[in-house]
Amino acid sequence: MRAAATRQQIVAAADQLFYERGYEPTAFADIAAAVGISRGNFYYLFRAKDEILAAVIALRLDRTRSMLERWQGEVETPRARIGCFIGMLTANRTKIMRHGCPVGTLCNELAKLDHHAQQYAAEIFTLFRDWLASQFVALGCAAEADRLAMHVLMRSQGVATLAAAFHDEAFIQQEVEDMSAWLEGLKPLENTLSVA
Amino acid sequence: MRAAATRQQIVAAADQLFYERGYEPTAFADIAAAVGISRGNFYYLFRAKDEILAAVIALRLDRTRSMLERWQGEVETPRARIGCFIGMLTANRTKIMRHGCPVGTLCNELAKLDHHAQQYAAEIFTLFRDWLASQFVALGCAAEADRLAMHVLMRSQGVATLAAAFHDEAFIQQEVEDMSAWLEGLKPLENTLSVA
DNA sequence: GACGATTTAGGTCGTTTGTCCTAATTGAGA
DNA sequence: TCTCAATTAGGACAAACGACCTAAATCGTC
Repeated sequence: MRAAATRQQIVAAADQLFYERGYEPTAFADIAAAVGISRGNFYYLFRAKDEILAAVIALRLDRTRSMLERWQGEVETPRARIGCFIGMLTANRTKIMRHGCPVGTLCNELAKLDHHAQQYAAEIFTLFRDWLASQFVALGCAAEADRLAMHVLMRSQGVATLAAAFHDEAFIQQEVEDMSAWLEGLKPLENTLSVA
Repeated sequence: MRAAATRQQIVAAADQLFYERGYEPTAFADIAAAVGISRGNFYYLFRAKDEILAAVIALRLDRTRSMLERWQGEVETPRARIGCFIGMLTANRTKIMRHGCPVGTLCNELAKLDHHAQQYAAEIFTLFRDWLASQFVALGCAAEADRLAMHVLMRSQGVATLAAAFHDEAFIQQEVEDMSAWLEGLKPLENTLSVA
């Protein structure tokens, strides 16, 4: 039973280090030092580095799922819920300017490493994608829901990448406002194309 | 004099490997094997890995500069020139789906490594940014030129990141069309705000 | 309190990393 | 042809990596 707690500590520390330094550059020694345990202890809980990565992705999937569920329950309108997603850029701006988006940067790194967990990591994107699409459906944009979801996802990724490259907080705020205005001005296709 | 040619070969091979695998995961042995020379030869031409990275960034800066100059000379309207930039997403879609954007992914990696060359790599972005801004100035959007330039840059980065995560070619095409439509519909502020 | 299973610490293995050194090879000028 | 500087090859080096192993410590259970 103690092992479960240690395991959680390791995964939490790895989650943070993978975000701040990247997966490959993070060594077992770094994680062990962060948790305060011996290196050898790892191989009782994880057989290889891959497994820690898988556990970190699983943790992020869980965390994302519960966040989306919370928004779904606490926020009234679908438009405001999409606003919550956009608001993450503002809320996490300090970390984003330093290390980019946790999901995007991990997917990029794993793609370059030809790592088999790449598709697993992309499932975090899929979580956001499907959730955003369901919000657009609720907004009355069923026909374009997935396209709009990918568009919102795309914008947030672009903002995160450039914010990290230029360390520009004003740019984040500018683009968040631009995105919010775009969202407010969005009209359901059913209304504009009611003839068809 | 022979050394200059070898140096160019090394930088060219490193440029490709840094893009495909990333900077850190690429070892000297990988570059040496790609060029077909001995590892020890490196330290006659480069004192450290940092210097190869700096040479690669310098190469990319040069290549970008001449590409922008060519567009400036060969393409007539500023709107069409911005279209050339957007067209890169289509032209390089195969590589982008596998390894993302060369500039964005390098900046992200160097940011995580706290590498001092991070700002140097970001200069490639600045090159595009300033060039795009000058096109928007020529379009009559002087007041918003830099904001619009960053917006275009942001979109291309977002498209590249998601295209790599989902390996989705149709998505690239979709967003390129969306961006092109946005560009065509763009009206100079001087006209719309002529009262002020 | 003693036992058996679970959990942890610490050290070791082979490999690979970036870095450096030295000797051999090459090629241009006298 | 001979000489000397420029260039290259190949190995040596310590450090760090992921991976693994064994013995000690810890805990619940009888």
